[in-house]
Amino acid sequence: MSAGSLSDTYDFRSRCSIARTMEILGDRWTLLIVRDLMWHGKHTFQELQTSAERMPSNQLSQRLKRLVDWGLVTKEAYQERPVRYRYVLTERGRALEPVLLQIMQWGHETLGGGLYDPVAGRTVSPRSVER
Amino acid sequence: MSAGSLSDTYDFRSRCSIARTMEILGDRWTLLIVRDLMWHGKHTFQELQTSAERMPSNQLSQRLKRLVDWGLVTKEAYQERPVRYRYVLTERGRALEPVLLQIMQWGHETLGGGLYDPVAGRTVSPRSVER
DNA sequence: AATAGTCACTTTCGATTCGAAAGTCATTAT
DNA sequence: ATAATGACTTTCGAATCGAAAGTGACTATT
Repeated sequence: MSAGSLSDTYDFRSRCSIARTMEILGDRWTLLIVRDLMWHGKHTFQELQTSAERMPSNQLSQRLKRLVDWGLVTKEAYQERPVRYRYVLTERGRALEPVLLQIMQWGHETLGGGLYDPVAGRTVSPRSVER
Repeated sequence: MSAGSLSDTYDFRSRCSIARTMEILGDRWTLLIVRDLMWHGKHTFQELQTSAERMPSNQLSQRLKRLVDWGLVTKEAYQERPVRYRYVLTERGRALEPVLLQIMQWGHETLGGGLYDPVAGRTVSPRSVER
């Protein structure tokens, strides 16, 4: 575990790795931000906000702050005057890819969602179950 | 995908498998219930409620209902007079094991949580990061 | 010089959800 | 009769959510 982020000193309620992870990723939005940063080339506030699921901007703002606090994402200015920011996954954040892949697999198989291929960079088979 | 549960007709907001999965598992408690059913031999309301993280009984009640609605869990009476229930993962529910394993791995590596070995049936290395 | 536009947020505020505690109901045990 | 157990449900104040509008720092256009 690398140094310098909240998770080094944070007092978790549980010693269980899954419970701990849920304290970070256990909501509707956080993993979607990670998905967009990881696979969909979205890096600015604007890009993330206009993502498919339309998460409210105040939620996005909050989640990004937490992700930075947890050391999963860094925020860097990519230009001055006016200053604009880019969000990038850290190594810890990128280490979530296998988690994302497994969740995607399960969601595809049991809920009929799309299957994104990170190598090809596109969604392979977006089955639809609605209607 | 097998027949007969909510996810066959439910109208998801997104076609993304990850977003869809988050509509089911995207909270602090649901995956912990799945964990307990899958690995820790907890099957009754009581057992689940007295699990390590002490989830409130009304939340447990609600989540179990949802899990049944989504077809990830079945509820069966294991005795009459007085009637007592047992919750069991369906095939869909058990298919979450790889997801659980990946999340556990990540939580272990980056948050210092324990590592449970489903084959050995015990937690191998509960690192502690608190303090 | 004035107006419009863009980006990155923050604020507001009503609605929803959470969670701690206590209560309910059926039935068995003492 | 009283206590105990299991499986919930109810209550209710506190925290969180989310839709919409607002803010501040600029740049671009007329």
